[in-house]
Amino acid sequence: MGARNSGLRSHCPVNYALEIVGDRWALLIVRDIVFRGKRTYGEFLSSEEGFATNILASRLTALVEAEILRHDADAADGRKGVYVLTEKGLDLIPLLFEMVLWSAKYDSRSEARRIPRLVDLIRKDNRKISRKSMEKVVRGDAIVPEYLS
Amino acid sequence: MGARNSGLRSHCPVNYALEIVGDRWALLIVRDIVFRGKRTYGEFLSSEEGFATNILASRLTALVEAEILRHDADAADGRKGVYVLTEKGLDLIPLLFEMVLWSAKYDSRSEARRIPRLVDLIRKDNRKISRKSMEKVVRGDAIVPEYLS
DNA sequence: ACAAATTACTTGCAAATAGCAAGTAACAAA
DNA sequence: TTTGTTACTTGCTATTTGCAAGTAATTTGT
Repeated sequence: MGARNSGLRSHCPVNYALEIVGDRWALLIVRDIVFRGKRTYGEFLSSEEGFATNILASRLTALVEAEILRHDADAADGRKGVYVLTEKGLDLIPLLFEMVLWSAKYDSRSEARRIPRLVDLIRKDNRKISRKSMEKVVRGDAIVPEYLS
Repeated sequence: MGARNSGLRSHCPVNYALEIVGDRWALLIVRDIVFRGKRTYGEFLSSEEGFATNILASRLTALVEAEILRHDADAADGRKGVYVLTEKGLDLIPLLFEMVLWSAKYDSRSEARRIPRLVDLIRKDNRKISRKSMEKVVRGDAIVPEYLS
């Protein structure tokens, strides 16, 4: 697969993941795409955690360099660019789902409680619901709304 | 469960996990305990990624405050303290395992290739092998050696 | 056609964090 | 009772974070 694999502290698999997505922001961008169907710089900026503009920009380019995102032009509007998950990015979905499970258990105010059916599906078979979710995301859909009922 | 749940940017489950373990070091400590059976400050210090002493100390106290670790005294040696995973910490194992899967796929030099049987077991049923691993870790054993054959 | 918005950034600077090197305090071993 | 070991802390510098402001390339409204 792809590009430069060096400058790493080690090739321990846990460390590899940490070096690429181990900070407070990177996976929030992936979450915004997966759970909420966001795709543009402006949409990410509006997230409730409050990205600073420079940090959002630097994380987006880092994720593109890491081949987790692709940056396409918007055909209809020359100002906008669209950030899309690559396969490597989509493959982070099972990881996000495990984070949801863990937080649902330990954060007493977790918003995971608003999507109990999804949480249950993850618990029963993360792999299966992840595959289904990847298909939705590829179509550009958000996965949360379906489970908010 | 437990303590203070505020000062968070949000109660999004992805964000909650990121605020607690979303940096380059915290999960390396958990990894050292789970995969390699480490438990003391000195053992963590010897990790190949190279903790700075102050950073290791600050992360250890943060993990204790987050109730992921417990810090017990060593009965046999008054200088040493032993860091042990709580239930909340043990419940990070499925997350670590998903990281292993992802890195195994995308890091061409991943050391995950040295434990293909474990990687396969995670792929087939993360929940099941996680439960089994938690039991081993509770006994104080490392989980990797068994799969190095 | 032209002025006003909108979008996606960049730049400058202060504050916080990371990380190296050098201590130090409490115990244990010889 | 000196010497070594363990688990830290402290001081200092370098990097990163994050706010506020600016800007360039469109697009929209009139």
